[in-house]
Amino acid sequence: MAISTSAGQTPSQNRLLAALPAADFARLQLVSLPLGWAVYEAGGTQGYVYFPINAIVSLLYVMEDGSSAEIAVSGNEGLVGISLFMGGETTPSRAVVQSAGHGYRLSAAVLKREFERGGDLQHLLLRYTQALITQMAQTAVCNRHHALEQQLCRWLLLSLDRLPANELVMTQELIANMLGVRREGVTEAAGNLQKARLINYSRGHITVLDRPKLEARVCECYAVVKREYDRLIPSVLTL
Amino acid sequence: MAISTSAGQTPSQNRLLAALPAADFARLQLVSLPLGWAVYEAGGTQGYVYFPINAIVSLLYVMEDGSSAEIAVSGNEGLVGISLFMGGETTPSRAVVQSAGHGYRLSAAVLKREFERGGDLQHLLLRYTQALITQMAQTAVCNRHHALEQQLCRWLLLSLDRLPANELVMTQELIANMLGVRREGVTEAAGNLQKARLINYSRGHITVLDRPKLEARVCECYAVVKREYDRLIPSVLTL
DNA sequence: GGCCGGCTGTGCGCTAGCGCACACAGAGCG
DNA sequence: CGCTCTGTGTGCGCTAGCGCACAGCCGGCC
Repeated sequence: MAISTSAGQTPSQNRLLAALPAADFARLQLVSLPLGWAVYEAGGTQGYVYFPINAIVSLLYVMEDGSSAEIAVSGNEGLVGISLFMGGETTPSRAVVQSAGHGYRLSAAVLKREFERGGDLQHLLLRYTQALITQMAQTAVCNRHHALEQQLCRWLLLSLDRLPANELVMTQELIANMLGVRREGVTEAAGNLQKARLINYSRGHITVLDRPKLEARVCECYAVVKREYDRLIPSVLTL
Repeated sequence: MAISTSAGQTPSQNRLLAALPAADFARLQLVSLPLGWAVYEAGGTQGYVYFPINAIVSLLYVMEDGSSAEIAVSGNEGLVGISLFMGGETTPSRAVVQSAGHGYRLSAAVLKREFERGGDLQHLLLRYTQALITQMAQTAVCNRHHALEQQLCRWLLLSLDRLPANELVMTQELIANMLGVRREGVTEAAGNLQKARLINYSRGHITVLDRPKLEARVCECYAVVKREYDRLIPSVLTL
């Protein structure tokens, strides 16, 4: 992670920031979010909140035996670091950059001060938090009931919704880590999707070829989550 | 659900209400929460928030095919209806009374007004929400990785923490619904626990005989959740 | 007492996903 | 150009949990 200068990025590419008055942009710093970087460690204190614009950050819990599972994912629709304004300061989960890109960061102190003033910013952040809660709830349900292939579809669609392109850079190994399943299981499921010409796969590059068919194959969880995000967060992307 | 008159119950038996100035108690109404009552329907609008004192309310998601899974559970440590102050007004999940008892309710309008004033009440509710988020996250993880018996232990302990006695009235069928597993699976797991003399089981009545051993058998998820609740919510129970 | 209905125990065969082991293949590097 | 390293495909045997079917069994109600 390094501070960057603006190169085609603007704060309004993040759906939360876009809903704020431009005057608030002054305190934002553009930073790069490299693949694999741990934005937050579980239990660690956090100096900044991050608003991704073209990166994806996963919240995941790493168990004592080292296995892991993704809890939720954030991208240009949200922010990373809700515990700072929720008051707990920290959480038992890690936040890891799953797809490299850029984002804006804001110091925790500033965010807290603005949040405490109430009003639109507070309302917006809380509605985002509720959408995030829905995503977590649906992750729990999906983990319980749905087949690996459906979960993979959900994961692909959720990721895609947070990226500008229809390609993502991601090895099967990493996807397996996120979903909390075997790498071979992902190979098999992804193989099926590739045979059906829904996606194309090649050494860490996934291209979605037929998004409608992907949406037809996914479980209901994806739609439930998407609907809540659309309902709770303004989608005006002033590009 | 019917409005009740006080019979040994006081608002301070709820950990959130206990942390508030007693002056705020005037607007609370004591209500009974009968087993199986749907406090909220998925997607429905909600006129009240509920603060259980000796009842347990499960948040669960019911899928299109009718199967279900518990997302989180609330009792005397919290409240039911976070979406009212989070701003979304509703959620895609149901809230169902899992163990009958009483609670206090407060009209949504009053709660929102008080919440908007900021200050201690707001902070408390948000910290509670963060604890709830941790519970959901851990439910997702547990669903993914842990054996049915461990999940049953977690579920028993979480329920027990929210009840005054060490007995709960609950059929295996209902537990199976909460955990999102087969009833027979619960029978088997509970049978093991009974053989090991950790619990006693009889037609809808479960008594925990040896809580320390139960805690020894549970997965890490329980401790993670409990730690967060203890950290984030005042535990002063002025009885 | 006898009946009935809701709860619990048990026994199948079946499948998804696991853990492990190994074969292959493309990409980058010297 | 060949080597190596990282990612991907495949093939086992194994187990937890599923779906189904049915057998007891306790409690309450007439």
